[in-house]
Order: sequence, then structure tokens, then C-alpha cells
Amino acid sequence: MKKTRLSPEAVKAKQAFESMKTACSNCNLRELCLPIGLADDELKKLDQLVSTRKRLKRGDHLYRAGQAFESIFAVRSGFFKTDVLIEDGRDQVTGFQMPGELLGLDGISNELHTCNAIALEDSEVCAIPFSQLEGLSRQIHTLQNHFHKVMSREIVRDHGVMMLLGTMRAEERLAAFLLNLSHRFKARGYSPIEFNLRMSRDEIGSYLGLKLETVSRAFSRFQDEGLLSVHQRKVCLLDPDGLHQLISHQRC
Amino acid sequence: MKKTRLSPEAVKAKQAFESMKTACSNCNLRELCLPIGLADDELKKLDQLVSTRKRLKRGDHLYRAGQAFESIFAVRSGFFKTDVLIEDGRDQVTGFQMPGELLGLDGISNELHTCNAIALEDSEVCAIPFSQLEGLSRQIHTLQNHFHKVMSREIVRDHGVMMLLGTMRAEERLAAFLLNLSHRFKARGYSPIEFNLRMSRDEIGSYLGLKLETVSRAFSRFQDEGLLSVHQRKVCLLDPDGLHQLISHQRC
DNA sequence: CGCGCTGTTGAAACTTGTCAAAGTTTGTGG
DNA sequence: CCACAAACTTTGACAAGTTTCAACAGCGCG
Repeated sequence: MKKTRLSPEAVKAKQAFESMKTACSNCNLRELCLPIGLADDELKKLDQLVSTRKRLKRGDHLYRAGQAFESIFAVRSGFFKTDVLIEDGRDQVTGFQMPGELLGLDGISNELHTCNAIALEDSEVCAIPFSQLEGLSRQIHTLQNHFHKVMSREIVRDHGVMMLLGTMRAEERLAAFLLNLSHRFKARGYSPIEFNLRMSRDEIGSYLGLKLETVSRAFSRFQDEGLLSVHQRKVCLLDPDGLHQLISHQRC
Repeated sequence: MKKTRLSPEAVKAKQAFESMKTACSNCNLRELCLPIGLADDELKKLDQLVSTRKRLKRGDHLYRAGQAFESIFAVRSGFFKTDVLIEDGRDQVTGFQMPGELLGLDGISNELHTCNAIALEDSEVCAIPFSQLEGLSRQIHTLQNHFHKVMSREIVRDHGVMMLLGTMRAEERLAAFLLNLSHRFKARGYSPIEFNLRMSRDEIGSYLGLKLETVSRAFSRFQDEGLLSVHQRKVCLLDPDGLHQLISHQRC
């Protein structure tokens, strides 16, 4: 998880600083999160809006389906999953969110959250009151446009998942999933080839439309073929190109 | 160019043309489409923005993946599908759009369309230049909020499809699909129990993550069980509750 | 009328799910 | 700090569901 080694003093100072106050202008995720492309004075305004930060322990719900929607959330640290449950017991993980990504966009439509957001490890989020965000985005074109792009990107992402669920077989799905995680870790400065999965086989399976046993078997097979090594939740991609070929390979 | 008196016929034609002119304020879809909840004067402003209407024949592309994104489109009449193709030949239908629904939201993210939109029958759409829409929604709160809700609803819809693809078996998927169509036809004043499918078995299959043969078999099975009658693309839902039970039925 | 496209149906092959058992890790409380 | 329980993971054997391949039927169009 650690990126760079810091002296004990530096760690302490950093913690103290972070505990001080939420501020997009100081956040090292600002190039990944909502503030992309904002000028300094605009960032200041956004800072005023993003006033509350919230800590969650592993397993805590950030929100639940059916709750009133008021804010969207930006993941500041940690890892989340969102899922939808239906009465008969079925559930579908609709996404995994990492730092710099937004949670809660689905709640805008009916002013109710439509899914559950659960922390997969101890995490921290910034709450962004939605009506205030709309107000500010009427003033700041860049923010408005960026927010629209974020929502649109979510739609595009969902189409990718539909493609995955609709056309790929088990091993292709898992390969696509791992490469996607890899890219996202890389964009955040972490190793793209070695990382810890924060979610269980069951959660991966739910996201990929597979049973946990199938996920487990696919991992074992990849390991046998030398594409990766996996020990519990620690994964090391030994042959990312090989994984990529698996996906783009003609079916049949 | 000198101004000339128009012949009576030309005047008549011109009037006819102008009455044809796109105007949200006159559109009988205005309670389903972007204008929901706008006051009369606000509707006028939206009218100015939605100036171009476009006709398409069955099979025509409204846009293609990779093209520059400039406008979103509202379906005024007809029927569309959107799909994503990847190199190796796989394709996934990501949605079917009927009158009052918007097309092109996925293009906002990168200012490029990310999927293809194809008319499944002769159709008409209203083009809404996106940058102008952003401009107007900075002035009209209701429009801004409504647009956000439309995008959010698309995300929620996609989650529903993910649930369908991830957790349902073939017959459940088809039942869910048919009931969804039924609701949407009903909302538009058409019969919710008797309608024509505008899409082929193959297109349904692509949307539902099934092969066309599986779709065909599921239709036959439903017919055998008296849940519906189907002749080619004409469907009559004989027992909508039965179809509904199929979906919410505990799996196994 | 025949051709092409779309849809239906059957049988076999394949993929994934189900059930069961055992191994591993993690967390908790003594 | 260890021991035990709970949760998670792996693996095997078998069952079920879906796809594949193939043949044929129905409809619309030139």
C-alpha cells in the first residue's frame, strides 16, 4: 500500500496536516477527482463546498439503498464496493471505487440512493452536497463540464461492464478485471503489476457475473499458465500482455 | 437576391414546414423528454436551442463510435439501438431507445461518441447542441437538475442491466426485457400487452448476453406455457404477472 | 418463383454452476 | 501468545444451462 518511504517525522506531519481540514486544493488526488482543470480561485470555492470528510471502517456502509440522497462522495483513501440487492437474495456488485473516484451518482435520479456503498477497508471520503455542487457548477463552466464528463464516464464504464458480462467468458472477464485494476492503480502511482485485491472471490464473482468457485479456478489456471502469481489476495501480474491477448483473442 | 412574393402554394408549404419545426413546447413527448417541469418561458428558450430535427431511415446510423460528439439527441419518433463493437468481432447492444429518450450521453466524457446509434425503423430525432445545453442549464436550475437526473437515470438503468446480465438466467432475462418494454410502451400511451418488437432475435440476444437461438427457445417456451403469444416480432403478453413471478422467483 | 434473411428446433459439446470436503487465513477471547 | 472459531479459498465430481452446429420453415422482396 505504501508508495514512498517517509521518515517518522514526515509521517507525523503529514497526518497532522491531513487531519486539519478537507481541501481539494491540497488534495493529492485533485488531478483525478472532481477538481480537474479548475483555476486556483475556483478551487477555493470548491473547497468551501467540500467541507465534511468522513471516516469509515472496513465493512461500514457509506450509504444504503433507499436512503435519501443529499451528497455525492469522493473517495479520498481506501476502497469501496457498490452493490444492488433484490428481494429474492440476488445481489450484483456494480463497481469498485478507489481514491479519486466518485460515489453516489446513481442517487441523483430519484433523490434516493439506489445501491449500497460499503468500505472494503478503512477509508475516508469527502462529502459534496449535491445541491451546492449544482449551484457552483452554474457559476464555474469548467466544473459543470467536468462534472458532466464524470457522469458520462460512468455511463461509458457501465457499457464496458455490459460488454464484459454479455460477451466474455469467465477467464476473459477476470483478465479484463485485473487489467482494469492494474490501470487504475498505475494512475494513482501504485504498482500496476503487483497489488492486493481488497475484495473477496465472492465479490469479484458478483461483479463479473460468476460464482466464486469459477473465479478461484480462473485464478488457478492463470497461475498454472504463468500469467500471474496469486496468493490469497496478493496478485502479481507476470504477463500483462498475455492477459490482454486473452481478451482480444477471437472467441473460438 | 430580390425579395419576391411567394405563390399561395409556396406560402402553404412554408407554413407546413414551420409547423413541422422542432418545438419542445408543442411536442407531445414533453412530459417524457428533457423539458419535464419547465415553465413556459423556459420552454421557449429550450425551443431555440433544439433547432434541428433529423430524419433517419431504418438501418441508418445516427452516429458512429469515434465520431466527434457535439449534440445529444432526443428520439421524437421511431426506435433505436446503441451498440459497442470491439475489434475481434464481439458486439454488445447497450440499449434500445424509444420516443422521449435521449441518445449520446456517453459521448460527453471524451467528446467522442463511444458507441453506434442505429435506427431500427424510420425515425426522427431532435438534435440538442451540448455546449448550448450546458449554457442554458446554467441559467435554468430546473433544466440543469433535470438533465442531471436524466444522466443519473441512465446510470441506474445500466446497473439494472448489469444485474440482469450478472445474475439472471436466460428466461428471466427475456421476461425482464419484455416487461421493461411493456412499461415503456405504456408510458407512451401504447398497449403494454401487445406490441411489435423492432429488433431481431439476434439484437435481443446481444442486449441480453444470449445467443439468438436461446432467445428464440425462451420465446417458444413462454408461448408453450401460455405466458405470451409470439408470431415473428409481434408479441402479446397473456400473463404479465406470470412473467413477473419468473423474475422474482427464488433461484432454485 | 426463388432467393435471402430471419426465426425455429434438435442433438451434441462445452462452460459454468452446484454440492461437498478439505485447506488456509484472520480475528477473538481466554 | 495460543487456541479455536469463523470466514475465505481451493479443488474435485457431477449436474444444469447455454452455445454450437446443422437443418429446415416462414416471410418479404425483386
